[in-house]
Amino acid sequence: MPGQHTLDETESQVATRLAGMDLDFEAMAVTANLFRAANAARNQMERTVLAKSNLTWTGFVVLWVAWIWESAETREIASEAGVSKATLSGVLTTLESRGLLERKRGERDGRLVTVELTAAGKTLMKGLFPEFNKAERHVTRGLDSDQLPAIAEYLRQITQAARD
Amino acid sequence: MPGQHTLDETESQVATRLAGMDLDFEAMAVTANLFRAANAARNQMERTVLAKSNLTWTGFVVLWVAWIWESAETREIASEAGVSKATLSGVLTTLESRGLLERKRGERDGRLVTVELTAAGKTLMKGLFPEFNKAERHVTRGLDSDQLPAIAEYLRQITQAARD
DNA sequence: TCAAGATCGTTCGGAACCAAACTATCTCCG
DNA sequence: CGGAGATAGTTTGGTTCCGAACGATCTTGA
Repeated sequence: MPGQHTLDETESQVATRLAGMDLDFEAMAVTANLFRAANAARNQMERTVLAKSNLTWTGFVVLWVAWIWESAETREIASEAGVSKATLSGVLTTLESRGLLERKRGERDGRLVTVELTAAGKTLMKGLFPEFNKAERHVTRGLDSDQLPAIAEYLRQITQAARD
Repeated sequence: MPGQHTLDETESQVATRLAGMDLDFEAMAVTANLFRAANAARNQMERTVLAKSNLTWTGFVVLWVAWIWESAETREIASEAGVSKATLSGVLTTLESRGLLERKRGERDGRLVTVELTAAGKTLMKGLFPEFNKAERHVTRGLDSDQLPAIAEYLRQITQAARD
Protein backbone atom coordinates (compact mmCIF):
# COMPACT_ATOMS: atom_id res chain seq x y z
CA MET A 1 0.00 0.00 0.00
CA PRO A 2 2.18 2.86 -1.23
CA GLY A 3 1.85 6.22 0.42
CA GLN A 4 0.80 4.70 3.73
CA HIS A 5 2.88 5.02 6.86
CA THR A 6 3.04 2.63 9.74
CA LEU A 7 2.48 3.91 13.25
CA ASP A 8 6.20 3.68 13.93
CA GLU A 9 7.10 5.69 10.84
CA THR A 10 4.62 8.36 11.76
CA GLU A 11 5.88 8.67 15.32
CA SER A 12 9.50 8.87 14.32
CA GLN A 13 8.69 11.52 11.72
CA VAL A 14 6.90 13.48 14.45
CA ALA A 15 9.95 13.19 16.70
CA THR A 16 12.27 14.41 13.94
CA ARG A 17 10.05 17.23 12.79
CA LEU A 18 9.46 18.59 16.29
CA ALA A 19 12.92 17.96 17.69
CA GLY A 20 14.21 20.84 19.76
CA MET A 21 10.79 22.19 20.66
CA ASP A 22 9.88 22.14 24.32
CA LEU A 23 7.14 19.54 24.17
CA ASP A 24 5.92 16.64 26.23
CA PHE A 25 6.34 13.83 23.74
CA GLU A 26 5.02 11.14 26.04
CA ALA A 27 1.76 12.97 26.66
CA MET A 28 1.58 13.55 22.92
CA ALA A 29 1.98 9.86 22.19
CA VAL A 30 -0.78 8.97 24.64
CA THR A 31 -3.34 11.40 23.24
CA ALA A 32 -2.45 10.77 19.60
CA ASN A 33 -2.87 7.05 20.10
CA LEU A 34 -6.01 7.60 22.15
CA PHE A 35 -7.69 9.27 19.18
CA ARG A 36 -6.33 6.73 16.71
CA ALA A 37 -7.58 3.84 18.82
CA ALA A 38 -11.02 5.34 19.40
CA ASN A 39 -11.40 6.12 15.71
CA ALA A 40 -10.25 2.72 14.55
CA ALA A 41 -12.48 0.92 17.05
CA ARG A 42 -15.48 3.04 16.17
CA ASN A 43 -15.06 2.50 12.43
CA GLN A 44 -14.62 -1.21 12.94
CA MET A 45 -17.79 -1.47 15.03
CA GLU A 46 -19.83 0.68 12.68
CA ARG A 47 -18.89 -1.57 9.78
CA THR A 48 -19.22 -4.95 11.43
CA VAL A 49 -22.10 -4.45 13.87
CA LEU A 50 -24.08 -1.27 13.36
CA ALA A 51 -24.29 -1.01 9.57
CA LYS A 52 -26.53 -4.06 9.20
CA SER A 53 -29.11 -2.47 11.50
CA ASN A 54 -28.77 0.84 9.71
CA LEU A 55 -27.70 2.58 12.92
CA THR A 56 -25.17 5.33 13.26
CA TRP A 57 -22.69 5.30 16.11
CA THR A 58 -24.43 8.09 17.95
CA GLY A 59 -27.83 6.55 17.36
CA PHE A 60 -26.61 3.32 18.92
CA VAL A 61 -25.08 5.06 21.93
CA VAL A 62 -28.28 6.99 22.54
CA LEU A 63 -30.33 3.80 22.43
CA TRP A 64 -27.81 2.13 24.68
CA VAL A 65 -27.97 4.80 27.38
CA ALA A 66 -31.77 4.83 27.38
CA TRP A 67 -31.77 1.03 27.51
CA ILE A 68 -29.35 0.80 30.43
CA TRP A 69 -31.19 3.39 32.50
CA GLU A 70 -34.66 2.12 31.52
CA SER A 71 -35.65 5.74 31.05
CA ALA A 72 -33.32 8.70 30.84
CA GLU A 73 -33.49 12.46 30.74
CA THR A 74 -32.08 14.02 27.63
CA ARG A 75 -29.24 15.87 29.30
CA GLU A 76 -28.06 12.58 30.86
CA ILE A 77 -28.06 11.02 27.42
CA ALA A 78 -26.23 13.95 25.86
CA SER A 79 -23.59 13.88 28.56
CA GLU A 80 -23.16 10.12 28.45
CA ALA A 81 -23.12 9.99 24.64
CA GLY A 82 -20.71 12.89 24.42
CA VAL A 83 -22.79 15.03 22.07
CA SER A 84 -24.35 18.47 22.44
CA LYS A 85 -28.01 18.82 23.29
CA ALA A 86 -28.56 20.27 19.82
CA THR A 87 -27.20 17.14 18.19
CA LEU A 88 -29.15 14.90 20.52
CA SER A 89 -32.37 16.66 19.63
CA GLY A 90 -31.93 15.76 15.98
CA VAL A 91 -30.85 12.19 16.67
CA LEU A 92 -33.85 11.63 18.95
CA THR A 93 -36.13 12.84 16.17
CA THR A 94 -34.54 10.37 13.79
CA LEU A 95 -34.79 7.43 16.19
CA GLU A 96 -38.33 8.37 17.24
CA SER A 97 -39.46 8.46 13.62
CA ARG A 98 -38.11 4.93 13.23
CA GLY A 99 -40.20 3.81 16.17
CA LEU A 100 -37.27 2.85 18.39
CA LEU A 101 -37.94 5.26 21.26
CA GLU A 102 -40.45 7.75 22.62
CA ARG A 103 -40.15 11.20 24.12
CA LYS A 104 -42.25 12.07 27.14
CA ARG A 105 -42.63 15.56 28.51
CA GLY A 106 -41.86 15.66 32.25
CA GLU A 107 -44.94 15.89 34.44
CA ARG A 108 -43.40 17.47 37.52
CA ASP A 109 -41.12 19.74 35.50
CA GLY A 110 -42.52 20.76 32.12
CA ARG A 111 -39.10 21.66 30.76
CA LEU A 112 -37.74 18.14 30.98
CA VAL A 113 -38.08 15.38 28.42
CA THR A 114 -37.48 11.74 29.26
CA VAL A 115 -36.70 9.09 26.71
CA GLU A 116 -37.87 5.51 26.78
CA LEU A 117 -37.29 2.67 24.34
CA THR A 118 -40.27 1.17 22.57
CA ALA A 119 -40.72 -2.60 22.45
CA ALA A 120 -39.05 -2.55 19.04
CA GLY A 121 -36.14 -0.57 20.48
CA LYS A 122 -35.69 -3.03 23.33
CA THR A 123 -35.80 -6.00 20.99
CA LEU A 124 -33.22 -4.38 18.75
CA MET A 125 -30.83 -3.69 21.63
CA LYS A 126 -31.26 -7.12 23.12
CA GLY A 127 -30.20 -8.70 19.86
CA LEU A 128 -27.54 -6.17 18.99
CA PHE A 129 -25.67 -5.73 22.21
CA PRO A 130 -24.13 -9.22 22.44
CA GLU A 131 -22.75 -8.69 18.93
CA PHE A 132 -21.45 -5.32 19.93
CA ASN A 133 -19.73 -6.89 22.89
CA LYS A 134 -18.08 -9.43 20.61
CA ALA A 135 -16.64 -6.53 18.66
CA GLU A 136 -15.45 -5.00 21.92
CA ARG A 137 -13.64 -8.20 22.70
CA HIS A 138 -12.23 -8.23 19.18
CA VAL A 139 -10.65 -4.79 19.40
CA THR A 140 -9.15 -5.55 22.82
CA ARG A 141 -7.82 -8.96 21.89
CA GLY A 142 -4.25 -7.69 21.58
CA LEU A 143 -4.20 -6.75 25.25
CA ASP A 144 -3.23 -8.99 28.12
CA SER A 145 -6.57 -9.78 29.75
CA ASP A 146 -5.06 -9.41 33.23
CA GLN A 147 -4.38 -5.79 32.39
CA LEU A 148 -7.83 -4.83 31.12
CA PRO A 149 -9.11 -3.41 34.43
CA ALA A 150 -5.97 -1.32 34.85
CA ILE A 151 -6.29 0.01 31.30
CA ALA A 152 -9.91 0.92 31.88
CA GLU A 153 -8.79 2.78 34.96
CA TYR A 154 -6.14 4.75 33.05
CA LEU A 155 -8.81 5.82 30.60
CA ARG A 156 -11.08 6.91 33.44
CA GLN A 157 -8.26 9.10 34.70
CA ILE A 158 -8.00 10.79 31.33
CA THR A 159 -11.75 11.37 31.21
CA GLN A 160 -11.61 12.86 34.67
CA ALA A 161 -8.69 15.14 33.86
CA ALA A 162 -10.30 16.35 30.66
CA ARG A 163 -13.46 17.43 32.44
CA ASP A 164 -12.03 20.68 33.69
CA MET B 1 -26.05 18.83 39.08
CA PRO B 2 -29.20 16.72 39.26
CA GLY B 3 -29.74 14.06 36.68
CA GLN B 4 -26.04 13.51 36.16
CA HIS B 5 -24.38 10.22 36.99
CA THR B 6 -20.80 9.64 38.00
CA LEU B 7 -18.72 7.14 36.10
CA ASP B 8 -19.03 4.69 38.99
CA GLU B 9 -22.81 4.97 39.10
CA THR B 10 -23.01 4.40 35.38
CA GLU B 11 -20.80 1.35 35.43
CA SER B 12 -22.63 -0.27 38.33
CA GLN B 13 -25.95 0.36 36.61
CA VAL B 14 -24.56 -1.33 33.51
CA ALA B 15 -23.45 -4.32 35.58
CA THR B 16 -26.87 -4.62 37.20
CA ARG B 17 -28.83 -4.19 33.99
CA LEU B 18 -26.80 -6.71 32.03
CA ALA B 19 -26.25 -9.24 34.81
CA GLY B 20 -26.68 -12.81 33.67
CA MET B 21 -25.89 -12.10 30.03
CA ASP B 22 -22.83 -13.81 28.61
CA LEU B 23 -20.70 -10.73 28.09
CA ASP B 24 -17.09 -9.72 28.45
CA PHE B 25 -17.45 -6.93 30.97
CA GLU B 26 -13.77 -6.12 31.10
CA ALA B 27 -13.52 -5.58 27.36
CA MET B 28 -16.70 -3.51 27.63
CA ALA B 29 -15.18 -1.31 30.33
CA VAL B 30 -12.08 -0.71 28.23
CA THR B 31 -13.93 0.30 25.08
CA ALA B 32 -16.59 2.35 26.88
CA ASN B 33 -13.91 4.29 28.71
CA LEU B 34 -11.86 4.59 25.53
CA PHE B 35 -14.69 6.47 23.84
CA ARG B 36 -15.45 8.53 26.92
CA ALA B 37 -11.82 9.55 27.28
CA ALA B 38 -11.37 10.41 23.61
CA ASN B 39 -14.57 12.44 23.58
CA ALA B 40 -13.77 14.31 26.77
CA ALA B 41 -10.23 15.08 25.64
CA ARG B 42 -11.38 16.21 22.23
CA ASN B 43 -14.06 18.52 23.62
CA GLN B 44 -11.61 19.97 26.11
CA MET B 45 -9.06 20.70 23.40
CA GLU B 46 -11.60 22.14 21.01
CA ARG B 47 -12.80 24.55 23.67
CA THR B 48 -9.46 25.58 25.13
CA VAL B 49 -7.13 25.54 22.14
CA LEU B 50 -8.86 25.27 18.77
CA ALA B 51 -11.88 27.53 19.22
CA LYS B 52 -9.84 30.73 19.42
CA SER B 53 -8.30 30.00 16.03
CA ASN B 54 -11.69 29.08 14.63
CA LEU B 55 -10.49 25.59 13.74
CA THR B 56 -12.47 22.40 13.93
CA TRP B 57 -10.89 19.25 15.29
CA THR B 58 -10.63 17.67 11.89
CA GLY B 59 -9.30 20.85 10.34
CA PHE B 60 -6.55 20.94 12.93
CA VAL B 61 -5.63 17.29 12.45
CA VAL B 62 -5.44 17.76 8.69
CA LEU B 63 -3.15 20.76 9.09
CA TRP B 64 -1.08 18.84 11.61
CA VAL B 65 -0.49 15.87 9.31
CA ALA B 66 0.48 18.08 6.38
CA TRP B 67 2.77 20.07 8.69
CA ILE B 68 4.53 17.02 10.10
CA TRP B 69 5.13 15.45 6.71
CA GLU B 70 6.02 18.77 5.01
CA SER B 71 3.82 17.70 2.16
CA ALA B 72 1.37 14.84 2.16
CA GLU B 73 -0.83 12.95 -0.25
CA THR B 74 -4.51 13.13 0.49
CA ARG B 75 -5.02 9.44 1.18
CA GLU B 76 -2.26 9.61 3.81
CA ILE B 77 -4.02 12.51 5.45
CA ALA B 78 -7.39 10.79 5.34
CA SER B 79 -5.95 7.66 6.88
CA GLU B 80 -4.01 9.51 9.55
CA ALA B 81 -6.91 11.82 10.39
CA GLY B 82 -9.38 8.95 10.46
CA VAL B 83 -11.87 10.43 8.00
CA SER B 84 -13.14 9.28 4.63
CA LYS B 85 -11.70 10.74 1.46
CA ALA B 86 -15.07 12.36 0.81
CA THR B 87 -14.92 14.23 4.10
CA LEU B 88 -11.33 15.19 3.56
CA SER B 89 -12.14 16.65 0.17
CA GLY B 90 -14.58 19.09 1.76
CA VAL B 91 -12.30 19.95 4.66
CA LEU B 92 -9.42 20.66 2.28
CA THR B 93 -11.65 23.02 0.33
CA THR B 94 -12.52 24.87 3.54
CA LEU B 95 -8.91 25.16 4.67
CA GLU B 96 -7.72 26.10 1.21
CA SER B 97 -10.29 28.89 0.99
CA ARG B 98 -8.94 30.22 4.27
CA GLY B 99 -5.45 30.31 2.78
CA LEU B 100 -3.94 27.78 5.17
CA LEU B 101 -2.92 25.17 2.60
CA GLU B 102 -2.63 24.47 -1.10
CA ARG B 103 -3.51 21.53 -3.27
CA LYS B 104 -1.10 20.49 -6.01
CA ARG B 105 -1.89 18.01 -8.70
CA GLY B 106 0.75 15.28 -8.89
CA GLU B 107 3.18 15.66 -11.79
CA ARG B 108 4.25 12.07 -12.16
CA ASP B 109 0.79 10.70 -11.47
CA GLY B 110 -2.04 12.98 -12.49
CA ARG B 111 -4.53 11.27 -10.21
CA LEU B 112 -2.72 12.24 -7.04
CA VAL B 113 -3.08 15.46 -5.10
CA THR B 114 -0.51 16.57 -2.57
CA VAL B 115 -1.20 19.08 0.15
CA GLU B 116 1.22 21.68 1.42
CA LEU B 117 0.80 24.34 4.09
CA THR B 118 1.05 27.96 3.06
CA ALA B 119 3.25 30.34 5.04
CA ALA B 120 0.13 31.37 6.97
CA GLY B 121 -0.63 27.74 7.71
CA LYS B 122 2.88 27.09 8.99
CA THR B 123 2.81 30.17 11.18
CA LEU B 124 -0.52 29.11 12.61
CA MET B 125 0.70 25.61 13.44
CA LYS B 126 3.94 26.82 14.91
CA GLY B 127 2.05 29.00 17.34
CA LEU B 128 -0.77 26.60 18.00
CA PHE B 129 0.98 23.31 18.52
CA PRO B 130 2.79 24.15 21.76
CA GLU B 131 -0.58 25.17 23.21
CA PHE B 132 -2.10 21.97 21.95
CA ASN B 133 0.66 20.03 23.62
CA LYS B 134 -0.05 21.80 26.90
CA ALA B 135 -3.61 20.57 26.63
CA GLU B 136 -2.28 17.08 25.95
CA ARG B 137 -0.28 17.27 29.13
CA HIS B 138 -3.33 18.57 30.95
CA VAL B 139 -5.57 15.64 30.03
CA THR B 140 -2.87 13.12 30.93
CA ARG B 141 -1.93 14.75 34.22
CA GLY B 142 -3.84 12.15 36.25
CA LEU B 143 -1.55 9.39 34.98
CA ASP B 144 1.72 8.29 36.49
CA SER B 145 4.28 9.70 34.08
CA ASP B 146 6.37 6.53 34.29
CA GLN B 147 3.45 4.67 32.78
CA LEU B 148 2.79 6.95 29.81
CA PRO B 149 4.82 4.94 27.29
CA ALA B 150 3.13 1.72 28.34
CA ILE B 151 -0.29 3.31 28.04
CA ALA B 152 0.53 4.62 24.56
CA GLU B 153 1.52 1.08 23.67
CA TYR B 154 -1.77 -0.39 24.92
CA LEU B 155 -3.60 2.08 22.72
CA ARG B 156 -1.49 1.11 19.71
CA GLN B 157 -2.51 -2.49 20.32
CA ILE B 158 -6.16 -1.52 20.19
CA THR B 159 -5.64 0.43 16.98
CA GLN B 160 -3.89 -2.56 15.47
CA ALA B 161 -6.59 -5.00 16.52
CA ALA B 162 -9.36 -2.76 15.20
CA ARG B 163 -7.81 -2.59 11.75
CA ASP B 164 -9.12 -5.96 10.65
C1' DT C 1 -47.51 37.82 44.07
C1' DC C 2 -44.92 38.43 40.35
C1' DA C 3 -41.08 40.08 37.75
C1' DA C 4 -35.98 38.76 37.00
C1' DG C 5 -33.08 35.22 36.21
C1' DA C 6 -31.94 30.31 35.53
C1' DT C 7 -32.61 26.11 33.04
C1' DC C 8 -34.56 23.03 29.65
C1' DG C 9 -35.24 21.35 24.83
C1' DT C 10 -35.76 22.96 20.04
C1' DT C 11 -34.58 25.53 15.95
C1' DC C 12 -31.38 27.61 12.73
C1' DG C 13 -27.26 28.13 9.86
C1' DG C 14 -23.27 26.23 8.45
C1' DA C 15 -19.50 22.75 8.74
C1' DA C 16 -18.27 17.85 9.01
C1' DC C 17 -19.30 13.29 7.79
C1' DC C 18 -20.00 9.03 4.87
C1' DA C 19 -21.42 5.73 0.97
C1' DA C 20 -22.11 5.54 -3.64
C1' DA C 21 -21.73 7.31 -8.12
C1' DC C 22 -18.73 9.77 -11.11
C1' DT C 23 -14.62 11.64 -13.83
C1' DA C 24 -9.89 11.44 -14.78
C1' DT C 25 -5.72 9.00 -14.91
C1' DC C 26 -2.67 5.20 -14.84
C1' DT C 27 -1.36 0.11 -15.43
C1' DC C 28 -1.45 -4.17 -17.38
C1' DC C 29 -1.35 -7.30 -20.94
C1' DG C 30 -2.82 -9.27 -25.32
C1' DC D 1 -0.56 0.11 -29.51
C1' DG D 2 -5.12 0.01 -27.06
C1' DG D 3 -8.86 -1.41 -24.33
C1' DA D 4 -10.13 -3.52 -19.60
C1' DG D 5 -9.58 -2.87 -15.05
C1' DA D 6 -7.56 -0.56 -11.04
C1' DT D 7 -6.90 3.60 -8.50
C1' DA D 8 -7.23 8.69 -7.14
C1' DG D 9 -9.93 12.55 -5.90
C1' DT D 10 -14.47 14.96 -6.41
C1' DT D 11 -19.48 15.41 -6.36
C1' DT D 12 -24.01 14.20 -4.67
C1' DG D 13 -27.52 13.40 -1.24
C1' DG D 14 -28.67 12.89 3.22
C1' DT D 15 -27.45 12.54 8.32
C1' DT D 16 -24.80 14.19 12.21
C1' DC D 17 -22.70 17.77 14.57
C1' DC D 18 -22.14 22.22 17.07
C1' DG D 19 -22.78 27.18 18.87
C1' DA D 20 -25.97 30.65 19.26
C1' DA D 21 -30.47 32.36 19.48
C1' DC D 22 -35.00 31.14 20.86
C1' DG D 23 -39.36 30.12 23.37
C1' DA D 24 -41.23 27.66 27.34
C1' DT D 25 -41.08 26.58 32.09
C1' DC D 26 -39.48 26.79 36.73
C1' DT D 27 -37.25 29.20 40.81
C1' DT D 28 -36.11 32.94 43.55
C1' DG D 29 -36.64 36.92 46.37
C1' DA D 30 -38.52 41.34 47.53
